[in-house]
Amino acid sequence: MKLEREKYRNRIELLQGTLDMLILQTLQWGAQHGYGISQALRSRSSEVLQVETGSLYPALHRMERQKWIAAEWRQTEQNQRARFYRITAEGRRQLAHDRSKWETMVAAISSILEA
Amino acid sequence: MKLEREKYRNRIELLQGTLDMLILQTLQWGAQHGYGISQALRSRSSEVLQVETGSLYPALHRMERQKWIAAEWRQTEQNQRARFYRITAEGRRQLAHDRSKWETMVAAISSILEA
DNA sequence: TCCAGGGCCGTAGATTGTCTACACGACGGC
DNA sequence: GCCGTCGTGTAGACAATCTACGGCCCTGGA
Repeated sequence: MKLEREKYRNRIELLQGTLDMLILQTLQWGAQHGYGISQALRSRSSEVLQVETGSLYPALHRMERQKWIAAEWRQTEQNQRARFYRITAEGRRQLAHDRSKWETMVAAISSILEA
Repeated sequence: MKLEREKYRNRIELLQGTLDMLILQTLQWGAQHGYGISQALRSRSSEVLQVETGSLYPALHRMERQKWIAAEWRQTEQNQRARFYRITAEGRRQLAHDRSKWETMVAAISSILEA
């Protein structure tokens, strides 16, 4: 599947490495399924954070393997089958870690940009 | 060259996509060579931003190809041959673009983290 | 009745930027 | 002469993201 170079010009909508943190934070507000997570991120960020399914689902599976989140099949309000995720204790630890690393990073970069 | 998984655990010191912006910003303060850029980033960020040579030089070459920076061999104060880079007009445009994208991104992520 | 659109999950492969790990030369001080 | 620091560079591993698909279920309207 050979793709045009041009199509990849505007890649990286999300700053690499922040997706896990954003998902964990979303799950802090309550259990949610993948589609719901992406909707929540999108609306709460005024449409800025648009997570593609090719990023989202692999991330969820990765995080489930790492036991940061736990999953369960349930019905949605629309009466559809969906995989609901909730954050685990380990996930909360990870979230705290990610947040502090993020703060450090933003502070460091700001110190360059505002010098 | 098969490497141990463990060694890659703590990767991504830099948020992916920010390196170009940081280099351009550094060059705004005056022409500088690669080694100097990495020292500047490191010291101005209180040792947080540590750019590896394997990231730095490819980035510089990339940016030179894109004409965001221009290069010239000169002597350092230590009387060593070094490749000095300066930012171009196009580079300044790119920097402005990167900065605004960065601000948008940080604001969006903050809106999630602080909700 | 059926079909269009939205909700919902998923994977394959391309691409890129980062990292680790190495090699090399020049210079200055001991 | 040798070692530490200055300074440039490359090869290959790796992970996260994207594009581009495919597929199922449900509901409402033609």
